[in-house]
Amino acid sequence: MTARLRISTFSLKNSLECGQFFRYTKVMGTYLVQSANHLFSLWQEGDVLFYEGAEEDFLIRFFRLDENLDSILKEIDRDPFIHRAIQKYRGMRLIRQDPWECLLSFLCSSAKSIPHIRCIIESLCKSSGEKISFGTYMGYGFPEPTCIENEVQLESVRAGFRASYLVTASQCIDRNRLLALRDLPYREARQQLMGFRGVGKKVADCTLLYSLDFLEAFPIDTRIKKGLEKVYFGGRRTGEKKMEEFVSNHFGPYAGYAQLYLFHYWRNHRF
DNA sequence: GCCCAGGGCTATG
DNA sequence: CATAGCCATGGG
Repeated sequence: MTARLRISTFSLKNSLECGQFFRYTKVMGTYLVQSANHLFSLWQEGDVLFYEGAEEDFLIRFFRLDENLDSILKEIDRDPFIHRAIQKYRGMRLIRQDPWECLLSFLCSSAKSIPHIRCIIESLCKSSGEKISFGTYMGYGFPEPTCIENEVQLESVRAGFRASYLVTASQCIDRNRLLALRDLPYREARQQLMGFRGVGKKVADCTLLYSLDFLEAFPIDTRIKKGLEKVYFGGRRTGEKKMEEFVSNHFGPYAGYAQLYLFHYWRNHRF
């Protein structure tokens, strides 16, 4: 029943709890994870991952375990600030999420704290998702586009002004359309996403980085913005245009991993 | 009652 | 381009 997988340079805890992914719960060191219509549990002891309810291939894809993280971290380790974050959280990996779930999750994220985003997404699944279970666990799958029909249906979600974004997205986007974006250049894929209501640069970049394999995407939210200004721009207020240019030149094609580490570090330690 | 929270839209310099 | 006010909602 319980399968195991030996891995190196991986922290299950930090990968799940760093704010990139929302549908997990922790019970006595075991994580119950829900993604799209998957429901599985797992825990980590040293370099061994124990899991139930999922296939090995899926986990390797989901947690990007076939990616050489050490060489990526070596490439983005360009200054003392990122160096400290890497030292502290080495093993934290990007999660390859389902693109539809990822897009809608971050459509819910604007001007909300991370715990509350998780609440909204959970009630979204409860209101519109399918019941799923494995063993004694039960939960709700993430609603497919056709399952979200109107705002009335979402009343219990209490999503505020974000509710209309969710409905319009459900009307004109499907998973395959999102997956097709992977074949486009980064800038072009981002522009396409930004064509949808409620999707600006930040939400687009989160979707591209966390679900569509664009590792150069570097989502700039309020926290990252303040952090960048403080440590890389001498405390001066800086426009997003300059910031995008800087992180692209400074961190290179794996800038998204730098964002993951800086965000988590600045969330847990004041700067 | 006030402020803030992984933003985006719209109207303005 | 860069900024300001507004958009619902909940928690401190």
